[in-house]
Amino acid sequence: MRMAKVRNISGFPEWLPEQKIVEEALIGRVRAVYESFGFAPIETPAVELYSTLAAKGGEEKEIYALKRAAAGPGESDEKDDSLALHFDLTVPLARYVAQNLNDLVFPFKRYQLQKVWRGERPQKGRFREFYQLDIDIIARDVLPLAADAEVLTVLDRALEALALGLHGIRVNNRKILQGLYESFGLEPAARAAAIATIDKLDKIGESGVRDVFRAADEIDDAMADRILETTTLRAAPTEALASLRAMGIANALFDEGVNELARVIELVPEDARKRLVVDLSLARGLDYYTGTIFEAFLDGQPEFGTVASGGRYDDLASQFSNKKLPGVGASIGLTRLMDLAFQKKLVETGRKSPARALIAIFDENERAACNAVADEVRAHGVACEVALKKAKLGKQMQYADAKGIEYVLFVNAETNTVEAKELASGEQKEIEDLAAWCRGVLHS
RNA sequence: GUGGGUGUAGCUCAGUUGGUUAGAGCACCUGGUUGUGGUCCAGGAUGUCGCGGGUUCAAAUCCCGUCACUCACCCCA
Repeated sequence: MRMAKVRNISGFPEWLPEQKIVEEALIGRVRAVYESFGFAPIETPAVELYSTLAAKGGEEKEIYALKRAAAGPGESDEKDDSLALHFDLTVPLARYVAQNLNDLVFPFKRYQLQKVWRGERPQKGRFREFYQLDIDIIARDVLPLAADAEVLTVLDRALEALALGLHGIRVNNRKILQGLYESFGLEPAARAAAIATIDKLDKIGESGVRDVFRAADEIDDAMADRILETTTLRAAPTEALASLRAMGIANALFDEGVNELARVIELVPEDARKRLVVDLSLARGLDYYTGTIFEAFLDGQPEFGTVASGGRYDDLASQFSNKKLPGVGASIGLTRLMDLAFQKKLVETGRKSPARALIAIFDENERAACNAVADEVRAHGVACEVALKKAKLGKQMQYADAKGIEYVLFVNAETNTVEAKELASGEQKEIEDLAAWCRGVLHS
């Protein structure tokens, strides 16, 4: 029989055990931070109705539709009735909140650690299946700015907990940009275009921005100068706020945005505030954000781009509910972070097994005794495996070493003693007190 | 969707102007006397040279197509 061709499917990453162990550990750290702020877990299905996803501006070509290989007789094959994989966790959240309005307590604080799927062309740091680690706070009617500050704080703490290197968070407020360009006399369409273009400042530079403006007729060179003069502002919070207020822009929306930004920054604890950078060129595309917006990056890894992002939206679920549900949220792109971390060796991959100890088998007749010792070790919290067959001891130790298992235990059924060999040092000695030995392993 | 690059062993890659049975390193397996690993030594297994077609006495090598991977644009975590 011919073997099926094995290959990885582009954009669908999969890790080796030692990498997945690291990923699980990092997910655990983020979860701990999220829960420490009182966010509650939920999980929504991988699929939603296609119509649900399409309603919230998901780009059609990026949505993976789901259908059975063949439709049954009389069954519809229409796209709008079919299922599709969610491309983010915000749209499912909107549906979830709208559906459970009466059962949820508001402000609703939830976290959601799930994979999402996007039908994109993969490239460096871009995947078609990836983890998003989301938090959001949703309110009925009015959501205080303290929520924006809390989400920023939680995001900062989560990135700190990941310990993948120094990070920074660029922050801005949509109202500032809108107000600024309104005060310049730009029409709404031109404002949107200007915002979308200025968002690329980092990538294409000032001259690139000018080129784009020149290609579109709505913005002349003088206007381009004004836009670039103001929007290139990037500075530490205190300094940036001073500059914004010194601009002398007479526009209500602009003032509102600046005041919101100032309030949010003020509410972020000092340690996190040090990592905030006010960046007026941050625009976050053209999606549903309406106020505070932010993007996190790792210092020294600009080519990998944004590792987390989020912001405030005025109305989460307008298409699912007539109640007004403002929210603010953040999402960590874990898969991109993992890819970055492995490539740049920001984390060490270690053991290929959760086991810390292997019990060697000298003789199949002693297996029961070995299993009993293994259970005792496990009861003391130390993951432990028993060799599955009697082999040369050298083989058994090689096996342990290859898996990164640190100790090999030798059970002497006759004398009822156990010796432990630490592979790294080669040191071997009898275990006097199994519980104490296990505590020692757990603390090492 | 658009444009560039690349497809040879599990991995990283050699393969000379087309020329016999396609190679190396790493990894893997066995052994170096039956209860103690990592080194060393000896031996071993491994490929429709991405796929299809064409040119040729002869194709991994040249041509065309196709698929996949990859990088960039778009967009985004």
